[in-house]
Amino acid sequence: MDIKQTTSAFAALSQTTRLEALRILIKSGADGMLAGDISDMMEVRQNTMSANLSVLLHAGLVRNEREGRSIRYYADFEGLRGVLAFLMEDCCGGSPEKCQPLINEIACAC
Amino acid sequence: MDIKQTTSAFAALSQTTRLEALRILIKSGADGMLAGDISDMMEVRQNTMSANLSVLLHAGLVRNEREGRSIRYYADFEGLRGVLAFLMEDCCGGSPEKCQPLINEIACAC
DNA sequence: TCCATATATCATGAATAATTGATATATTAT
DNA sequence: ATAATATATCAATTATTCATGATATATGGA
Repeated sequence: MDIKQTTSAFAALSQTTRLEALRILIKSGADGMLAGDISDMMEVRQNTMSANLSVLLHAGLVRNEREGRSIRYYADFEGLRGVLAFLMEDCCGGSPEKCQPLINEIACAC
Repeated sequence: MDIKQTTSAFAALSQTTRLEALRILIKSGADGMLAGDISDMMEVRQNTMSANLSVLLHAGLVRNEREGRSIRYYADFEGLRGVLAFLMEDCCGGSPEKCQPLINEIACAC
């Protein structure tokens, strides 16, 4: 993970349609969602959604997989992990006690 | 935390100078750093750095505090927590097992 | 008070990115 | 083979964002 990949990932998340799409895919987890179902659910035009999913894909935040005529998209948790790891690199050096609240929040109720 | 605040935070992180500045502040932890020292270290012009720090500030990712003639900036770990929480909301509903690697990465070596 | 230091703001031109209509590609069914 | 469905790509317009030079504000020292 380098600075270019990381800024491109954050740029991908800096726009409402894409952030919501990724949140939907994060909620969908391993089930993923079909591209068309995402655009229907979000009431976004087909080509706009396609372009935005493409940005998320190239940023390494989602994966996809053809399924008949449709294409199913999934959140890429591994890519997300890499981005956050780059951001938080060496955070503990300065102030270990600051990390815990962050961890707790991400941890949710697993 | 809402969608507007979150996209603005990610937009703030989508640019090299700002992402590196925040990474430096995350490493500095509770010590923070003076604005001028950040721009010197990064070899960025004073006004460019000021504008970029201002973006991070309004995005809720850093705090600042006057210190004589200088201004000291700190990473805002609470703001960061909120952004990540919004992104990961309900992630566990879909696929609990995906959360752990993310958590581990953020956790670093505290 | 006057000057130096530290940072912020303003205006502008250059580069990037976003949405859209139109069209292309890929898959499946008849 | 033709048509229908699902998604992607293209071209063009509009909108945002960035770095910069110039200048303003705030603090501390002489």
